[in-house]
Amino acid sequence: MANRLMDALGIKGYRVTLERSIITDSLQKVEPHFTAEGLYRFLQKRRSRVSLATIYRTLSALTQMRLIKKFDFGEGTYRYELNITNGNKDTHHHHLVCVKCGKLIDFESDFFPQLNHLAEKLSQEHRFIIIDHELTLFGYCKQCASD
Amino acid sequence: MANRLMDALGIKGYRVTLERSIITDSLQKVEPHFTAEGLYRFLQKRRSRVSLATIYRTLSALTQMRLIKKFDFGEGTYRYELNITNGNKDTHHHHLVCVKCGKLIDFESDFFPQLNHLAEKLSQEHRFIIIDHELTLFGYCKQCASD
DNA sequence: ATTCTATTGAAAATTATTTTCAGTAAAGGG
DNA sequence: CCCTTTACTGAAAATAATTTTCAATAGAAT
Repeated sequence: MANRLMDALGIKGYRVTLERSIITDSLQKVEPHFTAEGLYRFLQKRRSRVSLATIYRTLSALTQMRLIKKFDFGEGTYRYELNITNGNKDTHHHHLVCVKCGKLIDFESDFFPQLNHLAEKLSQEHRFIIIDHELTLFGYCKQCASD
Repeated sequence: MANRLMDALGIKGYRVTLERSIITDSLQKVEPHFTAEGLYRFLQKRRSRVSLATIYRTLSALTQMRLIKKFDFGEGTYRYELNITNGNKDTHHHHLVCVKCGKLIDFESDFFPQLNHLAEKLSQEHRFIIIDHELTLFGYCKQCASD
């Protein structure tokens, strides 16, 4: 029951270990915006025990390969998200963050034509090969707006 | 020779201290994407000595007031930028980051009509009051693309 | 099976940032 | 202008997420 993330690690030359399989399997099941610590607790409750060090190491490898994304929403710890297309459904999305309570909302945008155009322009102008992007909007959520 | 940032702090009820004046004055002169540590060293070389603790405290206040912006470009430390309009010139811009060497390029985009439209849509949909946004593109710079 | 070496867990280290605390200095009333 | 109040500062200690070290283990290849 190999999974796509594990396959990708294998292709990159990483060894296929039990710990990495546990971690990559769990990424589909844990909360969508998870922290290293949160994943650690999730695994403790369920399958097996994987050390935090190994979790950090695996998340780091997956991040470098761009299979997951690492975000800083100002909480003092990073949150991670899967960055793979799920079947034929593109999981690409952006974030709306409440600057007061930290509430996080995902949104999709139909923005990509413009972004692609922008990426192309910048590509030429600065000789950059653009591979990804992030858009984050900040504001006050319904709750926090009332004061 | 009060400056706008100091004025803003004063209005918010912060005391007008020598240290805060030194810091807010220097933000116009230090490198545009500065770190707390970098600002500290900048001040050591020039005017006066302000402690790192005070620098962190002041940057934190300015960030909360949205007079500066705090970015995580994956270096293990934050970078800050002024977030005020400079005369009649809007300093708003976005970032292009090399995922390999960390090279950072600012760019402006003529993107805002679409962004405003998006913001409005999300505002209604999620009852958010949107006050700011960040767009970051990731890729490989000219140097790093060759391998 | 054996060898080689990447990987793991536990503990120690790292390091940016925050907090503590005693001394200092704004701000405002008299 | 002096006095009182209390926010502010610097230095040092604390915090806490993440990384590294290191000895033991287990993939992978021959």
